[in-house]
Amino acid sequence: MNTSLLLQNIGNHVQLDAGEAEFLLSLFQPKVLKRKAFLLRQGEVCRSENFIVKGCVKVYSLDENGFEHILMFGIEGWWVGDLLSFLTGRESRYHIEALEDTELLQITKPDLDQLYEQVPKMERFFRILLQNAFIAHMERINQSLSLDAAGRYGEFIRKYPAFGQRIPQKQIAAYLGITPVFLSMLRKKLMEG
Amino acid sequence: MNTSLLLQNIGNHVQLDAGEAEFLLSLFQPKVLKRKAFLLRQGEVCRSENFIVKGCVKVYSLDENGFEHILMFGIEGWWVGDLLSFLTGRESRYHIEALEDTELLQITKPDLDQLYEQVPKMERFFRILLQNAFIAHMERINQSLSLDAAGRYGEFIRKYPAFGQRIPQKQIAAYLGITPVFLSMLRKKLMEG
DNA sequence: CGAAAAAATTAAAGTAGTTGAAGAAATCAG
DNA sequence: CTGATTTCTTCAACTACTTTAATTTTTTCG
Repeated sequence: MNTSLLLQNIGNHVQLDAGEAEFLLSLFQPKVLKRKAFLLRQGEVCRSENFIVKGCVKVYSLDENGFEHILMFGIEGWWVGDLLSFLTGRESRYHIEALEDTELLQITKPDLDQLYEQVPKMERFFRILLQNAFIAHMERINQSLSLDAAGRYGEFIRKYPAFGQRIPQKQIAAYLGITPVFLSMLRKKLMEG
Repeated sequence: MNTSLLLQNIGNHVQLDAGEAEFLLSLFQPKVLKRKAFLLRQGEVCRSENFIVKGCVKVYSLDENGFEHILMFGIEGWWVGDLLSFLTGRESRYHIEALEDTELLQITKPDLDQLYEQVPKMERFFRILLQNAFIAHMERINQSLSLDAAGRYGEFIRKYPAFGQRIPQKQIAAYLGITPVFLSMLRKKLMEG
């Protein structure tokens, strides 16, 4: 599997020498998911942090009525997982499912801990990753409080233009917290207006 | 100002010896806020991370119509700030305002960096803090997608029973993303039903 | 390719939550 | 303690969004 995207992603934040990079790569396992296959299911423990090399996934919960609520999408160059479950060993409340055929690089918790020991810089890398994720989530909460559905859709398209093409509207609706029917109406208005 | 709560808070996650604790405390400055005073205003840069020793604050944005949207409350033992602004030096989009007379312990970015250098354990402490905040925000996004207003209010009261007594309903409504009028109606139904 | 399944559109009726306005209750500051 | 201000409640009209259901369009995969 192509590991250069992972090294590039890490290189954006910390500098690794050749030996460190080699050691790091030795701790990651490749994993391939067919479309609609699960990386994680509600009730399982999340045993790895996952870097997406190719493809697209969704992280979502299912409510008691079977409705899907999407917490995040992930594409090439993104990290996905359920951090709470990964860190605590508790059962996850989320599903992670491939929307396209997907290739991942996975690291388990013991291996990540070993990585922190041997390459302390990596602790910094994951802290930065976490900071960015935290900030993005804070911004999403702010938007869910201050924007109506049309505004949230506009921001989504502005921020992730690629997703508009790539991800079915139904899934975008499940991310925005509205029905596919209403999203279709919003889009019609946008086209006309 | 009473610093034992801060040491206890840190001690929950990492062990400091007496010298480290003393050094750490030397980097924190006390700050007192009267009710309705601002710790941070939209447009300013957030220069400190802030530990609440006593009192209560809200972190919120104001939209173009002047409506308040509350991202979080903070009480004794919590940390507040605008991480994005603090880390990047960019202008904050949030206000932080005291809901009661409040006492804080503040650390600036240069001092925090120095702390990381001299007491590397503290890097771990703030990573854990960040992880917990990230997980809490993820859960809040999930709730905003999957629960209606009554459900969100129920979860809020269940999770933060103290806040129900301490914080005006109007502010709780601004946290839940509903109007005070509608919250009042929900509460009436809960009493009756 | 072609049949089957999934996703998108449209319309009409229904509901959760908002708005505005007015009075009552609680809280604040001097 | 007291007047002024803010908050809470109630009601009725309104709107953003949902639900159901039928039709069309697109995508999937054998």
